[in-house]
Amino acid sequence: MPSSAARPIPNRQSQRLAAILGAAEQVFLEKGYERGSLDDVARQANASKATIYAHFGNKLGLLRAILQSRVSQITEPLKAAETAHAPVRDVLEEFGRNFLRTLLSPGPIKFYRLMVAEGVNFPDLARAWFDGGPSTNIAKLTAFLKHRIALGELHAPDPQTIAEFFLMALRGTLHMQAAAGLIHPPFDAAINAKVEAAVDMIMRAYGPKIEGAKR
Amino acid sequence: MPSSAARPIPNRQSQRLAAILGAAEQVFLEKGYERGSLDDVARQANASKATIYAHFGNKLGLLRAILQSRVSQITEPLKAAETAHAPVRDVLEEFGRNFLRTLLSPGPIKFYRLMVAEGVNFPDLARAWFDGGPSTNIAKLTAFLKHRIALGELHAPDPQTIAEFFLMALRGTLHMQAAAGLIHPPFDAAINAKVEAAVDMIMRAYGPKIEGAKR
DNA sequence: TAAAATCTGTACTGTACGGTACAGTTCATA
DNA sequence: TATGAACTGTACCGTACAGTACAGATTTTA
Repeated sequence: MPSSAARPIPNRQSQRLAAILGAAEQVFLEKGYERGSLDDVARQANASKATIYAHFGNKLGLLRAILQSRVSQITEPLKAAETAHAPVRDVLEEFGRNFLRTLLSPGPIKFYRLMVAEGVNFPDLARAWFDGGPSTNIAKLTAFLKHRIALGELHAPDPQTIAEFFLMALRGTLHMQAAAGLIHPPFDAAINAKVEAAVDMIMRAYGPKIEGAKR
Repeated sequence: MPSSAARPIPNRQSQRLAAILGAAEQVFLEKGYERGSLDDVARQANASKATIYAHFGNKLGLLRAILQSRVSQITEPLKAAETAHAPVRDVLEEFGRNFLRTLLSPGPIKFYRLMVAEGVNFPDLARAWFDGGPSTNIAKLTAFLKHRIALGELHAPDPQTIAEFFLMALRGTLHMQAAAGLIHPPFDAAINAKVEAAVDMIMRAYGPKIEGAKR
């Protein structure tokens, strides 16, 4: 009886495949798709270029496989806020902090860099990234907002727009600067400040009248 | 007497220089710094590679010169809002529309792509771009907000943060999608919708109590 | 343990590009 | 119109890289 039915035991092939994928992710995210060479990938994976071509066809196939394997992980830390029962302000703060922490961590920043740089050349990849990443985040938050609007805890014309505003406000110029390599971790202090200010704005604009006038 | 003392009449040298710069800008913005070759630039400028090297030293020198010559033009359409005398809501709408129109136009989008892609490798370029572009926009709006807060027309704790929130809310995911090549002009309808919603949020959150409760 | 499948390492091809060299041409200037 | 400066076109060097070929090693499987 296998110890885990869901996760099949790794045979040699899947091991090589995982090693190549991991190495490729590291190389492409670090040096970019253009600058990252398959010799680099092969070296770092202790694999042969022939094996890479046997599994992924060509360089683009490798990039495609990376994206497919990682895109869902980006939004994973954002548990479904919809079911949260805490006060709106608290949920937004928790959600915002998790969002920013994830967004500003090295992996997603590099993915963003890659997608902005190469998206024009590979539209389907950019689409998969956007749908699996930013779009999913907005959808999760929108669901929560809808719920609380129905309960009368928020008064907002269009929850999807509010969700987008909140998440964009959180990014501020932090994300842009990090993407351009102008600032580096840790961002904890900046994250806390942004979250507080952004939540305050949302509550002022769309919260109950009494709390909205916090200051 | 020269017809214009400020702008010297172009001699051949300055003409060649301008042609090379123009061609390089087009090539680098279109294909990226990495993919854009100096042979492309030379061909498109009807110039010789030797001339390029004589003037700019190397490929990076050419990129540097492009950035220097263009970065200030990005924020130019945003006239100083500080001196505007119209109602806050109207100034924000005007400012927002101009901002988004500029931001989403092909030039700035491609510059953004370039800076996100290459900023990590050339920190001084990224710095010049950020200071001359996004940062300048925020500063302009902040000055206006400060002024109106002093007049009691707005109630906001930190004008710089509000300015950032407003501009980020305006971008929404539009800019990201445009940068990744997922959407293309015209954006007029989307721009109008974003501006209206973002101004509404700011006025709700920080405007006078009476207008803040627009809905 | 023998056959089949898979992987590695290395060497190779073709191509693209940054950068250089240089001979011949065009332009500015006096 | 003569002279020097600037520019062009082409050819070239060295290098890097995507993709291929293939012989020998390793692993799986029966």
